[in-house]
Amino acid sequence: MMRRTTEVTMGDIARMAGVSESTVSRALAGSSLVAAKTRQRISEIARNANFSINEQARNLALKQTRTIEVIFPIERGTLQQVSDPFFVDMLAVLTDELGKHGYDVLMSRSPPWDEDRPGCAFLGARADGVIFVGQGRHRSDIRDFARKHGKVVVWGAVSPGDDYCVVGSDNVGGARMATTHMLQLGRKRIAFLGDTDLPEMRQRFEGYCDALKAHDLPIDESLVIHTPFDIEKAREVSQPFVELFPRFDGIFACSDMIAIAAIANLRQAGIKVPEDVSVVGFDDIPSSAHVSPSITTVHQRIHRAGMLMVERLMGILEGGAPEPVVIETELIVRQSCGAH
Amino acid sequence: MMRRTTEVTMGDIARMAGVSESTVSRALAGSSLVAAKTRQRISEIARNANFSINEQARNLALKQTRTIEVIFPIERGTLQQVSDPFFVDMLAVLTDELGKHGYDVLMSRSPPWDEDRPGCAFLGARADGVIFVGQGRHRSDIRDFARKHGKVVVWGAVSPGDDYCVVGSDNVGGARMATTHMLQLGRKRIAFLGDTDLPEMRQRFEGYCDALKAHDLPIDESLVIHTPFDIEKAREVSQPFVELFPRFDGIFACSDMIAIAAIANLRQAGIKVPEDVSVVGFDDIPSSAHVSPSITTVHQRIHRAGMLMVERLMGILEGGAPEPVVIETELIVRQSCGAH
DNA sequence: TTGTACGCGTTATCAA
DNA sequence: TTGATAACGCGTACAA
Repeated sequence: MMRRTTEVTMGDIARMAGVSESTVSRALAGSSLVAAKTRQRISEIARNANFSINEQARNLALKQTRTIEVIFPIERGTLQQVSDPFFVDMLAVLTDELGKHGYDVLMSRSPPWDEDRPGCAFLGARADGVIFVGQGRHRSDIRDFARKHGKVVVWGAVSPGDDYCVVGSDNVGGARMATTHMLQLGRKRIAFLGDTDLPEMRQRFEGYCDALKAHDLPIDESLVIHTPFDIEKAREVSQPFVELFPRFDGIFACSDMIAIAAIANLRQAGIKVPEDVSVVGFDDIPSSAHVSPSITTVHQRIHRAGMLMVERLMGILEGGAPEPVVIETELIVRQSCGAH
Repeated sequence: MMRRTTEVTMGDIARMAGVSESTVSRALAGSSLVAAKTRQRISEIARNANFSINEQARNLALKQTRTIEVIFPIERGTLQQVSDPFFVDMLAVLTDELGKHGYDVLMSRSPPWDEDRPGCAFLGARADGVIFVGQGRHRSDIRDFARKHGKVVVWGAVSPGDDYCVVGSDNVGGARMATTHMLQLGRKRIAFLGDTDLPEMRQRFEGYCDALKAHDLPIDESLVIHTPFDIEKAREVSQPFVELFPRFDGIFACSDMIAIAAIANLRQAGIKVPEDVSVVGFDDIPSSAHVSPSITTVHQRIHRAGMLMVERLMGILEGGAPEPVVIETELIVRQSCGAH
């Protein structure tokens, strides 16, 4: 992985082995053009000389990078707050899956469109493709970028009009299940906690509305609370909301983090979950099974998602134009809804 | 970031501007050797032609990569379980800080020593330096690697004998504070939950022992429970442990995740936290403030840690040999210990 | 089966 | 102030 201070090159190996560089190149690539015996000898010498190929030079010659840029459009400065375990899991899957295809992962937090690189103001060719993990507030930027550069796969809300490849959970269906579940438990006045400016959350809001409509219930705007993703702020925002009790008897939270924050505030106000209020979250982060009360939530199939994204990106790199995918979600019933 | 299908090169720009490639190169690098007027004109042309420099070729010529490899020695296949928010935060800080110095981050889960790369079996020179986020069970591997390649900074347990640069929290001090705190609250029989095979956890165990000794209390081996990091397994392991109650009245958990798992098991068994048992965790993950009861824990200064690691790595790249750092920890008192 | 010669896109050295 | 020319380390037609 690392450059040694005194780099040994193919030329060195060639000299040691008394052959040409080309032969070394072929031998190390496992080409059948080179005699098995020669190949073995060269491999041996290379190993002993502690030779490691210079990927940079190799890639330059091959006109490839064997690298995929993974971009998490996470707001800057929100350390200790964006800590959604979702990201680690996704990153782990992507790293593994891309690795299987021989690709490295280049991390990025600054999207390609803010061109404030040090030195020169131009974009560099550092990756063969890009994966955006989340569209956030940058939907149109991403669309422009995708149009321009092609090799892009995006995690997020899948919409009919997308002209680039998006992979995402069935947010609408998941939210509908969650809300319907509480309605079936007899809850009537269900609040929505989330940030409807984000497309993914917008879809969850739609599912929430669907469920209410299907039960002939009106949407009470005063129970739709614009709650940020970040757990600290979520707690702040849901603080005054709690005082609306008993105007609500159920909460659909757009994420488990928000659910955890809301429950903390409810308990502090002496309101019992799930006795007084049912709560359902979204994501199924590990903690959600282990906090008390454990959280009923909508499970996102992250592993499958990561695999599909990589599979699709590979398809694009091979010249295909894979279809977007909506991944089904699943309701995990635990304690916070009061079903048990 | 991405390679365009038809790449425009410096040669193209040179031709358009009617100058040589060298001049273009200098102009774009902002060299004062080139006439201000020429430089302006070339910049203009490059911008219009939508030119982006090929970092690969540039780096090859410069004999650098402007990339740091960040390795998370996370066990494979432990998806949905390693989801420690700690990692996201650390990754975010590292990405930002390295970015400030003009470095990209290359993610990795497979350490350099398992040489099972596809294609050829040799390591590639892909990065100017390596940051290991955690030593895990690979301490000797890391030491070998560091000796061989030099440009390495490691996050983890700082020990006197280290011959490479380690940055880590004051695990001993943190654990001592945590344990002492419970002792001062009148707890006498404090259990330890953690994996003492990992050097970081080993240090926390030492701090735990220190505190007990300082209070003339013996170390009850039956209350030292080998608990894995992973929250699912932590819950399994701490299940039978709970039955030992009332042989213990306090728990020092090596991580907040373990603390959360243990509290869930205690509650399920009808044991109250903090009334019956005090619990203190480690890490101060965001959830720990928002679960109920909120968790008293030892805060790790992740932001500072990331900054220091990058600062030190930069020092090494410039030929220095920076000292290891131990970062002080802080006890955050919340509900689970029973102080309030 | 192996070697020669050139190209990948950029930077650096030396002249001019 | 600018322009040839030679690296940088490797892959690959083409020739041998």
